[in-house]
Amino acid sequence: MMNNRRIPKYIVLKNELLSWFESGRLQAGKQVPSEHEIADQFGVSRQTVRQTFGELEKEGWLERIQGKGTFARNPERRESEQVKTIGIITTYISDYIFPHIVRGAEAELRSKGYRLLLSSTDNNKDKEMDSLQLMTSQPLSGLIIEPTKSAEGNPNLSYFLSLQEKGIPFLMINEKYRELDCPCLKLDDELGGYKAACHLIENGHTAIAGFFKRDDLQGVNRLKGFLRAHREAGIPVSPERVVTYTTEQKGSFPYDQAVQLLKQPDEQRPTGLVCYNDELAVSLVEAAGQCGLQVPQDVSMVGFDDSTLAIASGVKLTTMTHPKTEMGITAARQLISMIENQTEISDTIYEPELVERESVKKQ
Amino acid sequence: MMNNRRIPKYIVLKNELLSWFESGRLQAGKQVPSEHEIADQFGVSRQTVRQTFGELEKEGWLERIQGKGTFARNPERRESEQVKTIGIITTYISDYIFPHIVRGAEAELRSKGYRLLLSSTDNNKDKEMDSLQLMTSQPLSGLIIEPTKSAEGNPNLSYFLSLQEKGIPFLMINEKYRELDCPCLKLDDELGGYKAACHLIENGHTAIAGFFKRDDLQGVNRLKGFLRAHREAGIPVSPERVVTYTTEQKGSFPYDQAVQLLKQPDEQRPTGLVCYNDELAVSLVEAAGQCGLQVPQDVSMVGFDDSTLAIASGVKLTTMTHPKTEMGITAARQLISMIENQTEISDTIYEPELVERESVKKQ
DNA sequence: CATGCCAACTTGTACGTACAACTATATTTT
DNA sequence: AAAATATAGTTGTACGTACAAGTTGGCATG
Repeated sequence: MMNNRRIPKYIVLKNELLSWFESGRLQAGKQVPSEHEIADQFGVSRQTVRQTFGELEKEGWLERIQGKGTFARNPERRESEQVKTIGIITTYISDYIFPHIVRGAEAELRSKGYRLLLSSTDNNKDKEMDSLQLMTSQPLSGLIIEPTKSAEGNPNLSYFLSLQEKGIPFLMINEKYRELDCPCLKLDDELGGYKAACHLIENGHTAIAGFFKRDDLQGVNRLKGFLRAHREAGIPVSPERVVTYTTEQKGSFPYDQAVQLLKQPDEQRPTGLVCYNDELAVSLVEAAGQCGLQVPQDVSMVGFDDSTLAIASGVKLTTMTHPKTEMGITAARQLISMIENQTEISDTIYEPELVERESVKKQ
Repeated sequence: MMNNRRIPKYIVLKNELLSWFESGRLQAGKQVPSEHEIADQFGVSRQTVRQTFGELEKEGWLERIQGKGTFARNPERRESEQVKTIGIITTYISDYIFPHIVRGAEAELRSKGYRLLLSSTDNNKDKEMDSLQLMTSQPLSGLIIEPTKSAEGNPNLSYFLSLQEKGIPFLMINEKYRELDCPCLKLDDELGGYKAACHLIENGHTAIAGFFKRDDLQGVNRLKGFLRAHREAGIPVSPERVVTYTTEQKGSFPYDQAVQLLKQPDEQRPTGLVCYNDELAVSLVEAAGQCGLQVPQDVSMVGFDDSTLAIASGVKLTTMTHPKTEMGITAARQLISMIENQTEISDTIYEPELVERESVKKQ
């Protein structure tokens, strides 16, 4: 009774009608009882009902047609259909293969009428949080994410969970945070590392060094494959020939380590190098040069990702393929399908292939 | 009279009040006459005034405070502050220096709380139109555009004019459409072409070929500088040594032309090449190799843009600098200033510098 | 002088009436 | 059978009254 005095009748009525929507009693398209009926039913005047209906109409719950009646609508549907903006968060924008991934996604999204929001994390977890906040500060249809330092856990988990709550579909590329259950497009990195090492072994190399990044799972998995190839071939791997490094170290640490390894006497130095990616491979070709060694005559090299660097550099690199543009296109296509058809997408695993060029000495 | 019957009084009243805003009679913060006063003044009931006020309040023009009165507001201000999304349209995304420009802009925009919309035109005027349409289909704070085929006129002029009408500030990078009056950040391409040619002339070359794109103004201006250097040095330029090409031809035409020029006998073939950009320079190093010529021993080369290709390739290219990342950062900063402070920005001209590496034979 | 109270004002809620405008259906007319 | 008309229902506009709730300033009281 006190309550009825305090809360205006038209608000009470509004809440009642909103609960009808929630319970499913009112569904989009169905006719709502007329103003007179509602008024009689709730013991209020028609004007009060009109006030309630007016607000609900403004908010998109109802549609009133003069002479015909009042009809229920679903306001949420319209919003999500209007947005058509998709975000992509990658570690880097300008470097290496990422422009190609972005390009593939952009072309696909544009052709389907979606706008592309781009943001990078510079492989920094704090910036990843900033990017997520910015992206979701306004309505968003979906999100493509390349995890930042995927091997080091996920401090921004709560943000990803809130994406799921908000019903914003997202998928991951290159790697996936183990804690999250979402579709992922990735390379079979373990197989890639395996194939790269095998290629050197098949060409007679037994002293092979591997250089891998350890703060993302791609590096960890490539190393895993590298080790499996040795195990299966019965070749022991000496620990000093496995160099792992972090993003922060990539500028000089692996280069210095390579110089250390390569300036040893011939019988001790490695004759083949498996490099985490082409970027590193190009830098290690330099390192070999500094030690007076020629590629591939003195040292063989296998890169990763088949980037433009692989063919632009003086020594054309033998490398493992990466789908790049293709991956961007497929990621965009799958995300659109998740948005528009609410379909479940399963993981896509690409198989890396060896591209033979000039950086491995043929036996 | 007829009119008063047709148009509802509350609509008439609403339009009247909106005109008060337009004329400045109502300004943000000022109190509006009370409902009773308005009712008396216009000869309508208080309920009718309430209906009008209710709609104006929903639309953000009025603020009603119980017991105090009704006050005017400015709804437009709020909208523009909310958007904070900036678009970038470039010709390419994945290639060459563009990722660096985008990266600079992205970093700057993210740090200022703006979201970045990215779209590319693939150097195609139709796609430029698509991109403009998509970008402006939802509220936008500003736009950074790299013109597509700037030397070939501007069929999408009407879109750019509508940007000005909507009050969306925009600026251009690399080049500007002659028909449009907007801030532009660009390289002094004429000076760049001049400096590149001068460098070869200073090193004793007199038979210099130039390869330039002709469908964008950057290429046209670089050629202009190339010619001025020859004129000032009193060296005639034979027409067959100036090769111009379009985007569509860039795959093989300049390469084939270079081979034609370089396989001539020594006294006829050019000893120095000025290339439109590093991408082309790398490809022409190949062409020289195919003719059995070494760079720089037999042929000298100057590239343009100081891209990653310049140092990644076997022959480290002597090239002209391009601000790239810096240009992206500055473009973003200027655009934000145009949006937030309505300041006028004048053109920014960067002066290209020569970077000496290994592709020009020292005399 | 400070405090509290009241009056006069504002907007908010709620009821009522009347008629206009529109839609759909049933009925009558052609 | 088709067309025009009437009718009953819907929402839209417009007026009116009454009181509630909140704000402000002036007045009386301590």
